[in-house]
Amino acid sequence: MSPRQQSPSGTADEPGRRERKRQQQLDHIADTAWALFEASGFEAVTMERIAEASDVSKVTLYRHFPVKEALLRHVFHRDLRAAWPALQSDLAAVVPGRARMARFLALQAAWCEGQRSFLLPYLRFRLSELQAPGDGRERSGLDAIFSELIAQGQTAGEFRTDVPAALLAMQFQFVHLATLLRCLTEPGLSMEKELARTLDLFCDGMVIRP
Amino acid sequence: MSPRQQSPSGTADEPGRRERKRQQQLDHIADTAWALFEASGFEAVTMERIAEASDVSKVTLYRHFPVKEALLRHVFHRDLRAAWPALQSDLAAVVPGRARMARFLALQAAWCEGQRSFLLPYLRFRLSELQAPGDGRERSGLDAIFSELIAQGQTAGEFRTDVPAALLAMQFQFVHLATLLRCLTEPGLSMEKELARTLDLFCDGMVIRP
DNA sequence: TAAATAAGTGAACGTCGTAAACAAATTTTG
DNA sequence: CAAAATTTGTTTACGACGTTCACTTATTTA
Repeated sequence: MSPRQQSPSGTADEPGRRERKRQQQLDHIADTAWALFEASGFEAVTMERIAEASDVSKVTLYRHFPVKEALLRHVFHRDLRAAWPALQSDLAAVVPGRARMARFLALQAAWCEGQRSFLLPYLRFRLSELQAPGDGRERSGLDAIFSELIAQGQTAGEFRTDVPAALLAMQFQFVHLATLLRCLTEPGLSMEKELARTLDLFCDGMVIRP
Repeated sequence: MSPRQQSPSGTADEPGRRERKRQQQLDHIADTAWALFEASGFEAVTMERIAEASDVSKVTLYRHFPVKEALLRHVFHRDLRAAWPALQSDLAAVVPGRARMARFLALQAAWCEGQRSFLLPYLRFRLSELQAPGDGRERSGLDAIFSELIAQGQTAGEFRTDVPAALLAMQFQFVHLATLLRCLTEPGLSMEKELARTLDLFCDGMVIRP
C-alpha cells in the first residue's frame, strides 16, 4: 500500500478513524439511552440497563459518561450545535445588547418548551457542575453565548464595563437557570415571559430610579 | 402517680420528653459527625463511620439525616438560630433597604470566612435543594431573611414592587450562592467585596444609565 | 391498664461507581 | 513492514450506599 499520511489536508480537522468510531460509539450510546428515557422516564432507567441496551460493558459506559445526566448533555449539545448556524443568522438581524439578548431568550424559551420532559434533570446537573468554573471543566455552549452577547452590549456602550463580561455572564446564568427551574416546577408559567422578566430585572436592577 | 397533664402551661411550647430526647439525639449525632469531618475531611467520612461513632444503627442515622450534607445543615442552622438575636439588633441600627442588606452581607461574609472548611459541600447541597421552592421543603433561614430584608426595602419605597419580594429574594439567593461558591473555588477573593459587588449589581442592574 | 405511636435495631439485599488485570485494535516509531 | 506504545474495551470483584423487613423498646394516648 502507498504510505498515506494521516492529516495531509491543510486543516488538521480530519479526526482519524479512531476518533470517528469514538464519536459513533458516543452517539449510539446516547441515542439508545434517549430511547430508554422516553420509554420509561429518566429516573427509572439505570446505567446498567443503558449499558445492556447499547451492548457495551458497564465500565465502558462509565468511561464515556460518568453520570447519567451526561447522556442528556451529549444530546442537548449536539442539538445546539446543529441549530447554531440558523440561530446565529437570526440574532444578527437584531441590534446588539439588550434587544439581542431578549431575542435569544425568546428563541431559547421556545426550544425549551419542546424539551420539558428531560429538561429538569439536565438543569439540575448543569447547576451542579456550574460551581467550579475555572477547573478545566468543559464549558457549556450557553455560557460562551452569554459572554459573547454581553460583551457585544458592552462594546455598544449599553452595558457597564466595570464588571468583566465573563462575571456578568456567570451571574446571569444563575438567575437564568433559576428561572427555568421555577418554570418547570411551578405549573402554568410561561418560560418566555419569565425569562423576559429576569432579563429586565438583571438589566434594570432592583432599585427604583427616576 | 398524680395525673399530670402534658401541655398545661398557656403556651404549647413544651416539647415533651420524647421530643427532647429526639433533639438530644440529633445534636449528638451531628456533633459526632462534625468531629469526624474535622478529623478526616468531609468527603472521606462515610455514613457508616458516623453511625458507628455515634453508636446508632445505620438505619437510625438515615432516618434523621437522609444525606450526609443534612448533618452540616443541622449544625449551621443551629449556629444561625443562636446568632440570630444579636444579628437582629445589629441590623436594626441600619436604615432598611439597600444599606441594611449590605450590612447583613458584610456580617455574613465574616461568618463564612470562619467556616471555609465545610462551606463548599454545604453550599452545593443548598443549591441542589433550592430548586423546588414550593414542594413543602423546609426553607432555610436565609431565604426568609432575604425576603424580609427586601420587603422592608419595598416598604421604604427604595425597591421596585412590580416583582414580588419572594421572587426577588429567590433570584438574589441564586446570585448570592453563586458568589460564595466563586469565592470558595477561586483563591484570593474577598467574600465581603464580592458580595458587596453582587448586591450593587443586583440593585443597579447591568445597563448603564445617567 | 391496654392500645396506639414513635424510635431504634439487626440482617440482608440490590444498585452504584470504581479498581485491577487483561485482551484487541490502531497509531506511532524504528 | 514489524515492533512498541497508546487507546479502547471487557471481565471480575469490591466497598459504599440507601432501603426493606421483621422485631424490640419506650412514650403517649384512650
